[in-house]
Amino acid sequence: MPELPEVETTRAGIAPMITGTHILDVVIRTPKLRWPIPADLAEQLIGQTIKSIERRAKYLLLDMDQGWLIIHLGMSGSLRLVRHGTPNVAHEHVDLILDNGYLLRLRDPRRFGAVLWWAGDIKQHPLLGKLGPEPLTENFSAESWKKATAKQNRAIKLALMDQAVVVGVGNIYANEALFRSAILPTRAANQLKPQEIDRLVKEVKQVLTEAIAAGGSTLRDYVGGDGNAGYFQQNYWAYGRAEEVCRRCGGLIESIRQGQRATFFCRGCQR
DNA sequence: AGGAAAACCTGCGTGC
DNA sequence: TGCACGCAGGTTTTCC
Repeated sequence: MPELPEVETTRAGIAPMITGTHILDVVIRTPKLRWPIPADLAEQLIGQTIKSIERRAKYLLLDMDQGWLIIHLGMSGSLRLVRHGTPNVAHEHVDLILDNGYLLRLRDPRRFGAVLWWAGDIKQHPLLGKLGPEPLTENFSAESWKKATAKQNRAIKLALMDQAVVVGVGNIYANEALFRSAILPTRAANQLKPQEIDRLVKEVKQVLTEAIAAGGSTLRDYVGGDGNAGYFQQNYWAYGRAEEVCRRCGGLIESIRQGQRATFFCRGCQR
């Protein structure tokens, strides 16, 4: 689920319910995520107020009285608000029990996600230090792209997914942005014409904005209920469509592997 | 020093 | 039906 649109949709979905609440308790069922959950997390968090919830790249950042709770959803993570006492099922590793009758529950089958505590200035955190510009701000531009990729002859799709070049773009939206930009994913990153760079920057912003507006690729339901399949998947031009007919030109969508990830493209539409 | 591959996990679909 | 295999929305760490 989680590329930038899904993380942002999660943030916006839970923000109204958690902002201003206090942590009553913390339940850790599985401390072993990508890194161990700090053993003293409950001790650290109990009694603190969640002042706000922010996002940087694909990280969710809960601004607390004494520091920041950092949550990453990895490949399979999701967060949902359920009422106190709701029985947990498999892979629901962490609960933050809030003082409004709800608890914030992290589910993550593959456990590539992370829950970390940071008592200092969030900008100093090592995980956030090497991140590139946010794609939906003016910090991500043709200029920032040129500067980051000027010496890179690796494939453009790899550069697009590199969080040091631009954050938030994962495999789905990299494929989609390149299709929309009419650029082959195998082109060298530093060989794009100025016109193509402009197009790519524009289409990255566009596809992410559309996906957020659609509630990401999962439904905008973070309170109770089930996590249903989402809306944006209907709009894929390339991702997951190997051997299917191109919706634009009628040719066949091809698939290859780049950097151990699946790439989808249309040879007729992308150059 | 840059770039590719391995590593961390579980679940699901496919094919024998 | 069972089992082996490949693949999945990410990113740090390790290896050339």
